[in-house]
Amino acid sequence: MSKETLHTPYSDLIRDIGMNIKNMANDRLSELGLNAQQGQMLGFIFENQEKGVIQKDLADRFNRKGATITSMLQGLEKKGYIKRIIPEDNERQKKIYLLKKGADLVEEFNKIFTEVEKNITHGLSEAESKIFMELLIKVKATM
Amino acid sequence: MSKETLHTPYSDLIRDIGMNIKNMANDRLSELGLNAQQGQMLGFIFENQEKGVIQKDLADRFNRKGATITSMLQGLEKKGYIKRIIPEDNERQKKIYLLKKGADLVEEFNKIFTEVEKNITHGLSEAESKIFMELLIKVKATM
DNA sequence: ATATAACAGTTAGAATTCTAACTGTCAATA
DNA sequence: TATTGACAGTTAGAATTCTAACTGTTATAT
Repeated sequence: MSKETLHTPYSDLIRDIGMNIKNMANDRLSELGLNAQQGQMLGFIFENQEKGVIQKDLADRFNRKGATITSMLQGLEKKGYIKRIIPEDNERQKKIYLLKKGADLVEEFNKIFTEVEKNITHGLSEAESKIFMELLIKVKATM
Repeated sequence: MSKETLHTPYSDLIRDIGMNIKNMANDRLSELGLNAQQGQMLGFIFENQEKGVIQKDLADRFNRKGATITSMLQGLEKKGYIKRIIPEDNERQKKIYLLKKGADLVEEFNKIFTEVEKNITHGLSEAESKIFMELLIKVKATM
């Protein structure tokens, strides 16, 4: 009876490393009462609110469906991190603005994400990190 | 006003590639009426059922909580892919067995997972693939 | 031998994300 | 200008996974 075992080392390694990254970030962010997804969203709004961020921009940037963004922003608004305002020139849209409570956290978030990022290549030399980056870019582009 | 943009290229690339892998697998598996998680679970049960797989083994293998495994297996049992039997020597446990309906699909699943796996390194040379693997292993071990 | 702790699994309820159907607004066209 | 289609966002309901509290079984220790 041929019972050939399934071997998918690349899939497994990438999934495991991805989980590690997510867990490291969430462990540290949970002290601030938010998760990684919410933290990145506040950061993006902070960086782009002068250009006028609408919900669709967030859906595109974070690869989430419109309904998901609605639900996330309703939560962030209820907790007082953001406000949503319908602009006069287009009543279909809602522009997103960070409130003080949200802005105060952004620096802290960014510090955490930067530290997690450093941790990924922590065990690699400069040269190895460079190669790793190049290979990741190539893999993403060709698969 | 210092508004330094957050740069996390490694985190982003790994997340994106991971999503790609998951989506490719799910797109193909959905034709069979199951998702990637369920497919891998049936495969693991198939390969190990002679050793006697219990739910805890699945929780460890797939990094899921016991409650999650309970819920997944209840679904697979209801659909007729598996059965769960309390062994005489330890009434706390439930051993998992694949039924014919499940076994019939395992070969198909494995083919899909193997093809997705190949796709990851599809754009890399033999030498690059080898280096990529080594770097992934190192990253996972040191982060 | 009895009490306590560890173990395996289940349930209830929450969080996150999805799809599909919907409302209202704006743009294109004929 | 009236219709039609595209667009932005929302809602309802489903799927997946989690935590916390629970039941019952087995192992350990006093």
